[in-house]
Amino acid sequence: MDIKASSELKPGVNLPASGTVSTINDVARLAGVSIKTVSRVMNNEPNVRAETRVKVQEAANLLHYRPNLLARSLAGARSFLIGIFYDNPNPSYINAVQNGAIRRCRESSYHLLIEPQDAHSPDLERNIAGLLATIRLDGVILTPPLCDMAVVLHAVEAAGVPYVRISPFLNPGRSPIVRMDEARATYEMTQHLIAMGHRDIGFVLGHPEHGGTHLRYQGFTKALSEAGITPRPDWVKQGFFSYESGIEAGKSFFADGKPRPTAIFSSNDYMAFGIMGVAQQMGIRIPEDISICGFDDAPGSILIWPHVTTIRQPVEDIAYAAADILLAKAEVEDEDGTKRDTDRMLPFELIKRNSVGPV
Amino acid sequence: MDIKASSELKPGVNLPASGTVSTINDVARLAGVSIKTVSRVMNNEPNVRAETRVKVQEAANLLHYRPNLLARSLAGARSFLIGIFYDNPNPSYINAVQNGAIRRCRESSYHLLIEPQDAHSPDLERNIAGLLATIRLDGVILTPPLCDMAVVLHAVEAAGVPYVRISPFLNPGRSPIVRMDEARATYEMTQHLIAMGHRDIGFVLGHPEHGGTHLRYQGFTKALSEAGITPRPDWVKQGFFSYESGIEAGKSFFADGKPRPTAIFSSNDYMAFGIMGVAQQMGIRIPEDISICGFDDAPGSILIWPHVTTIRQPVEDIAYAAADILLAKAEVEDEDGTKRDTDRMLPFELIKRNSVGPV
DNA sequence: GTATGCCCTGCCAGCGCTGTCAAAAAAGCA
DNA sequence: TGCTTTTTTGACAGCGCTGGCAGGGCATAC
Repeated sequence: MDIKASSELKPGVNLPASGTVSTINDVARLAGVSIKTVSRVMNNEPNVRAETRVKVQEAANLLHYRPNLLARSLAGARSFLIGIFYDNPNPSYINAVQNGAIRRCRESSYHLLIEPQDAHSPDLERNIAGLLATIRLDGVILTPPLCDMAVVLHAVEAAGVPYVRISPFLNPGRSPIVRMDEARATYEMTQHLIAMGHRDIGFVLGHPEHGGTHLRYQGFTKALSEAGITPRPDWVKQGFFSYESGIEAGKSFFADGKPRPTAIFSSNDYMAFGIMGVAQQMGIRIPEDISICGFDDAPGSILIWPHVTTIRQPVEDIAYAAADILLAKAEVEDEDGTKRDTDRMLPFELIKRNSVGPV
Repeated sequence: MDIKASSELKPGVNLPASGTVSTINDVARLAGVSIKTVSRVMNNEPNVRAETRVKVQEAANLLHYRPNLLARSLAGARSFLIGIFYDNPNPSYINAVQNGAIRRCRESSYHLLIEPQDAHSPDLERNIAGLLATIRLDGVILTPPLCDMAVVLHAVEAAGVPYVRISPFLNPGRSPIVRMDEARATYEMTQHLIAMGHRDIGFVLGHPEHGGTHLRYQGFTKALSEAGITPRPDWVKQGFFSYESGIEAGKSFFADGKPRPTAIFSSNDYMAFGIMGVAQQMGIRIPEDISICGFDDAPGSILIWPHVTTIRQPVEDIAYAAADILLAKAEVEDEDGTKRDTDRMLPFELIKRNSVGPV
């Protein structure tokens, strides 16, 4: 076979049939160097002569060589795999997290293993420990609610696997964290309502065991008190982030004869959908009779009419940042950059649509 | 350390500190057998004396031994990894597919690698080929639209990796397939509309390049003609599966002065949402003035009011079945079961909610 | 008694690659 | 030029496990 490459590759070596997997050995032989040198080139290690590097790369291209991930993992210190653990019923959230993490993984030729877990399983800790013993992951991303569970943190720490938590509520400082300023988001949204002339504002709380719930309420009350408005306790309803609990809250707000607020801030979009459904059936117009806003920018918020004014979390970017922290571990830390990496806060976006109007 | 186990384990072997990973070697030493015997026990291979088996299992438990997946993969023929390729913007669909596949994977201690791909990338084939060369997957699941792309099939076949396609449109018989009877689903839904007294029924087509589009329309026309109804061509609108195209279709149906159908069958839920939004804004009541049904049972279909009558695809079960075909490969084929595995058809569910009513 | 076969077990090689270390080549220096 | 230092390269030993095989023990058959 005639090889036209510029450098002098070893002749007489068979080129691969289509679909054949070539090994580092094949490349070494073609390039006329040792396996180790090929390894160096493939890993971008220094101390390889430029000329040699080119020769090896040509051979690798010719053979369509791709290093075997398994073998690399076994021999080396890295597995080129990171995992993401979650127990979250919200597909669009999970999807965004996965996409963000994968985007970062691809930049470093890493792969993502998804590991949904049952947060209520008594075997949770054992499952995670077993998994981490079976596959030596280079890092793990933890999302709510797992990121706030002691057994989960313990299992991951015991395995000695680096991890990053997304939007955790408990144990700040225990690990690197990526999140969004939820309190500030509700604060600004509340200011927006006030700017539209609303002073009678109701609030629907999220699930009490979920960290975001408290932060979101904090921002709400802060904006209120800064505007000199005293919140009415009977206009703060307990919800659980579900559509159904939104319906309950809506019924409670719109019960006959009771005075009702001119705006309702729902701690997430699903509950807002529920409230809006109740309003619609009772002939209460949105936003003419009442303004309603949500949180999360769930996919449904532009499906429903009117479209819902809400807060968009940059979920994908958050996950990207989480993966970035994990994968950048080996890189040099710049003088003042160390701190930044342990707690990244990403910006939110207030999305004004049609469900909020002036008083 | 005092070992109380019933069988005579070798004394004097250090038990592991918490968080330590023990290897097959440790187990072999503790149990007083060779590495190979431990391997046999861990893989449930025959020809191990019951007594020996127990001894090994005790040692493994004591040491919290978990076989190293990477090493197993490298030495053996299997990687214990399957992959799923997709390019689908619908998070709830992807989530369901992932969950179904993972459920089956866990039954065989397999893991799932997710690989979103850009169907329009010119590098698609190269990306897939490279990926499959890097990680030797034991199987691959392909979802629409990738499962109908020649370059994708070619890349997977060239790598010699077994694959299963979910709901493909093209090339039946080229690989095992799992799907749902979409034509039958629209057929039955149409019959349902007819049973409610509707004879003037509009239809919104899906994206012309998507396989399901044609099948769904087939079922619709079949039911119509069986009922002696001639469909009006001007009541069949082209849509593209998007919310926006639903809005367009709705505007077209509800244009002033034109006669309109008493029911509209939308090829998916998102378009139905769009149609319903238009109706709502024009004061057309659902289902009193017009009935509307969709397809897919998208999460939004119970968020919107009225809730949408639709078809539920057992997406998770379909993915479970796809993974099952891949993982069951090594198992014996029963006398007549071979054929069954190459094309599994799962049942759909017609979900009657409030968006469809009698004429 | 010896031969035949089966069951159980262990030895050895090696999967494809990286880490370590030493040797060889090149470069720097007096 | 001859020496030291640095850069570049390769030999070798595994990573933890499985596949192939051979060997030992034991039961059955002749």
